[in-house]
Amino acid sequence: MPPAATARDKLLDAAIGVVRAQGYAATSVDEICRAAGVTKGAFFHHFPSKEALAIAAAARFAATADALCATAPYRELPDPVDRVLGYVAQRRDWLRGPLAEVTCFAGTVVQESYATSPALRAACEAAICGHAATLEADIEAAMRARGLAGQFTPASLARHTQAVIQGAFILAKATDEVAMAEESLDHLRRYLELLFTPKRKEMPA
Amino acid sequence: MPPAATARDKLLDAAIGVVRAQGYAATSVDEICRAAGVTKGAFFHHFPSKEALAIAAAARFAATADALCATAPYRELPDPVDRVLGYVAQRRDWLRGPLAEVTCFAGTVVQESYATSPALRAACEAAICGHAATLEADIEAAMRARGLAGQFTPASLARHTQAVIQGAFILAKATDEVAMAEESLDHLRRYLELLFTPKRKEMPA
DNA sequence: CGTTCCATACCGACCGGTTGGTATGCCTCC
DNA sequence: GGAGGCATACCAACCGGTCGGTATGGAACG
Repeated sequence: MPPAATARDKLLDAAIGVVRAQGYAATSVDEICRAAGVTKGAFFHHFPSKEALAIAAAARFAATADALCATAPYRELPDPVDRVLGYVAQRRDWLRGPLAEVTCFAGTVVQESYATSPALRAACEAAICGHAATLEADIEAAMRARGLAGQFTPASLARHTQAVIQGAFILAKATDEVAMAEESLDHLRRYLELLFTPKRKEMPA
Repeated sequence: MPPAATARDKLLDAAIGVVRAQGYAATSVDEICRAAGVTKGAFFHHFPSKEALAIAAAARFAATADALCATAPYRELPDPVDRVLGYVAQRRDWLRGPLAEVTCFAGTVVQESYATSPALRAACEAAICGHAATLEADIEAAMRARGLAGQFTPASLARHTQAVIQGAFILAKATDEVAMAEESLDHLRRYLELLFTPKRKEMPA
């Protein structure tokens, strides 16, 4: 994404960046304006409140993430199992760079707002669960292909992948080591492989 | 835990409760004092800053959680695999009650402080990774018992369980449904069963 | 074509209230 | 009597949000 032209987009991008690093409540409107190179007047011209900005930012963040996944190469793989594993591999690849640039805006914000701002909570739910839903068709096809129907729902496994990713971010933040997130994604990949590989060989003696 | 006697403990317990519901930055010192039934003077008598209170609260939270696990019945199971699965089952059982009373203080706080307060981040790391470490011996024994050595480290699987739990909390907060957390813990249990059951039967035709 | 008119985009000083933190003194219990 | 344990009163900085005002540009009208 090239630097956004309009003040509105600059504010959204700045908010996503700063909030991912500092959290929602700890980020002031002035700080977002400074990061966006825009005045406070412009802020409240485009958004009625800080909360409204956050809601719009969650939608923008989700749209960007969904678009990135929709055009990624793993989407072309013929086997749905490979597409599911390809998604996890892609998410693992994206773990390069500073922590604040790889973590999830919605996951960060919802922790601080779920009990105090229903609208913001709902926007974060839409971002996370909407993204999970883009996996559901592949998971369902993979389960059918491997005869796994009935053990659990495709939706629940799709949401579980998001839960693991969110949890991986927390471990990474706590340890200040992106490697901790990679570790968890490796376990997630192993889980999916065990699920979608109907029979494991005995270990060679 | 009975209502704490000293003002210091009342402040710690109140902080854990309020912060789990609202987040760290969004919770004011006055609010914590009100919840604890204590004045601001008492607060700054016992803690030099809000940050210091949070660090002490993280340690208290971790100590409580560790103690709860150390005395839980699943600890008496003879098979280390059963103890590992028992831990996950126990954590799933604890998911009853309001969201703010079952989630993790350290996981909530670290999201807002990892980049701005090194000391607080380290305290949350100690809480989460210290708790993970209590699982490590059982996981290592379980891996040895099932011939899984070398595929991954016991420490990484221990941390992964914590990541899944943290991620489950985020999904639950986003959807306002504790059931979403249960769902993820069920997938975690399935992963551990697949790992520690060396050979799966074919599905009956 | 020129002028009027109005909507949109944006500016930055300002406001009341809240924030984390301080200064000081009382009151109990050794 | 003095040393912790707490309450009251207070402060400067900062917060989200408001407000009067300006710049610009396109449509309407003559």
